[in-house]
Amino acid sequence: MLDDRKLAVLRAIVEDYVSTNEPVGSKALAERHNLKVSPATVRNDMAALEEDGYITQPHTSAGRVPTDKGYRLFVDRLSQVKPLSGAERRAIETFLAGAVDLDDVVTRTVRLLAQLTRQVAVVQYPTLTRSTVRHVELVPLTDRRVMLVLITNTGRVEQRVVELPEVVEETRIAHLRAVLNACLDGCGLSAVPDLVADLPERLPAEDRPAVATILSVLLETLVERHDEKIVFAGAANLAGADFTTGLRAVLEALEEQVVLMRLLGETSGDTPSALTVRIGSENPYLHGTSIVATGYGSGDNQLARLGVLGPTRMDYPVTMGAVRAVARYVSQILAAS
Amino acid sequence: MLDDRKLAVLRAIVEDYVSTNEPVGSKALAERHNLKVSPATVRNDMAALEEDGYITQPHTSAGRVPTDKGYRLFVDRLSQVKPLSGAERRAIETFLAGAVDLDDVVTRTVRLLAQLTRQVAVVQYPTLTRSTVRHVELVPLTDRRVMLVLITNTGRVEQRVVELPEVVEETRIAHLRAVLNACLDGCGLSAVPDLVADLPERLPAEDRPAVATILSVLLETLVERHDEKIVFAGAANLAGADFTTGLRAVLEALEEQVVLMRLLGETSGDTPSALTVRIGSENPYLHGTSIVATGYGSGDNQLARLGVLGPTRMDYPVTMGAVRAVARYVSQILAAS
DNA sequence: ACTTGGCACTCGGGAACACAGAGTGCTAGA
DNA sequence: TCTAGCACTCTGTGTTCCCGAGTGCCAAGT
Repeated sequence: MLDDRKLAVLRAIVEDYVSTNEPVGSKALAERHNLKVSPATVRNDMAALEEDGYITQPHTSAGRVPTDKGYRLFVDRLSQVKPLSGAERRAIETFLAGAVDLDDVVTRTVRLLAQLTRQVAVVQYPTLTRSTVRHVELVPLTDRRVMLVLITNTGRVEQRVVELPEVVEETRIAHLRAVLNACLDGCGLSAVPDLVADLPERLPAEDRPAVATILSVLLETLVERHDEKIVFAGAANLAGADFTTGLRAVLEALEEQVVLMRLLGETSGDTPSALTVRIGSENPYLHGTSIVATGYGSGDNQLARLGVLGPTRMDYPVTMGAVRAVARYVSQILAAS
Repeated sequence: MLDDRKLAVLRAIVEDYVSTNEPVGSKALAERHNLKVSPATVRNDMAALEEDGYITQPHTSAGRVPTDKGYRLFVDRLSQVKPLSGAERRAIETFLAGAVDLDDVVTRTVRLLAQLTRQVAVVQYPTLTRSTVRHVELVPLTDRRVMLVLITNTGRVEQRVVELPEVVEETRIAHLRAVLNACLDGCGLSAVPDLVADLPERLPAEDRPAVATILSVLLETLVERHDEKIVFAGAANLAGADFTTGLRAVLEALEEQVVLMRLLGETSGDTPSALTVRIGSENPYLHGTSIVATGYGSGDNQLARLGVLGPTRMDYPVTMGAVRAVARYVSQILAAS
């Protein structure tokens, strides 16, 4: 059905269309790529490709444009991820190395990726679920207020102000802190609820109301935020592009954490570290856009996902190369800190 | 020169143009607002207003459009800040009250403001400079690494990982923590450098390298970030609007912290809590856009600024009302926590 | 002195139209 | 199975034309 030449024609169509943004005709195609056949032959192949739904023409008597199915075939079988240049690699390395804390790492990463791909970059904050507790701190603010600070091994810090039901002395707070740390230090976050379940019973009865309050806030912190935070950058790169779904819809999706989450995360099935590509209508929430994403994190401990969002007509090999490279470097940085 | 009727005409032109986005002609104007005079009279007034540079016509024989100077006069003398409806006030209150920490307050604020004004909202994080130290925490991570956590009275938390030049025992770290807190608790951040200057000399000589390292990181944290962080929301609201300067330029400015800072801050001269409005070309960095901003923070302790960015053709009374109201509510929330 | 009605003028924007160019499908021949 | 040729069909562009909204000015009215 699809012999080698037809595939070559499809590849050529995708490449030309991506670079020129104009429907590509048989004549130009036969010339620019040295296919060694005449335009007429190319036309026959194109007719076959169109028959199978890989390409389509916007109007009668215009050139051909790849369909989502066409891009899919191109990504799966016709293209190779393009590695970055040495200069780019060095630029990434030095740029990321300057980060001072987790916030900074994420901010730098998302900007870097946006700049590298000239598209919208999206980065999810490292998930708490798989990380471990490094330290729990209780800081007395007033006699009825305590600040709870949770520090994880990924360098993430969560803080909450807790209103206590009654006045508690500082020494008791210090004791509670010691108990909490003894109990939780180094534990995975997902194990925390079990570990603290019987804690109130092991403490003096008079402290129990306060302890219960603090623990409930702690648990809330764990479940509520665990992977909701997502940032993006490079919205300016949308200015030129034309989305079938409308620029407004894209911008709204970007500011809607929930939608963004779904877009990034939905495909993180078996092998989170693999590149996943969603093309156009394969994308359930934002038709007319494509997403290239991957997990990141040290080794088998995948922390979160990052990726790029752009028009269906994007340079997939280059974009995939950039996403993969950035994910690797960020993973290194995080593992080192 | 400008009698009352001419001013009324100018006001009518601004209001009509803002609501219809089309150049407004003498006839429609005389009808819609009951000016009790004929279109011909209005035309004469318009000619005078144009002579003085308050309005202009895009082409010969089109209606008139306000100039930046016209908007300026409108804002200064012809309009009144429009207070929010009761329902809107309640919505703000409940929405902001649900915030769990400073991050959350800022995020909610910026979204709220964007939604309320249907434009781009910009919020600067509370400045560290004027706030005071509530607690300094040193958490040992490994035997050569310490996490430094700085908590301010505004609920802001800064954390840094410090690499120590040599192994330091935990007890010494605990001691240093106690000394630091005794020294800094409750002090204004700007006073910190002076207060810690002689600290190394008051400690055992063997600890000095470590102490010096920690202090340098602490000072770095203070100066580096003190008012650089700014967030925005509502970029989707730009989709419909047409900027003379180009959508791309606006989006780029929004992602460039430095530019954004300048836009918000430049006008915070004498009375930071007053509303400042920059119209079109008055705006040095982003022509063709207007900015409505104000300071926020409890009472005379102004912490930072927030505002709205939109096309020059915006509804100033409503926007100013929203910005002022939100700033007040945020100030309340921050003062209470 | 200001206001009003009338009138000629000027443009911008939309509709109608023609036309060139690119691209196609099809058929016949190598 | 590929190639060449040919007639056909579009879109996009440039031109022309016309309508209408809006103006500026002038002369008459209050």
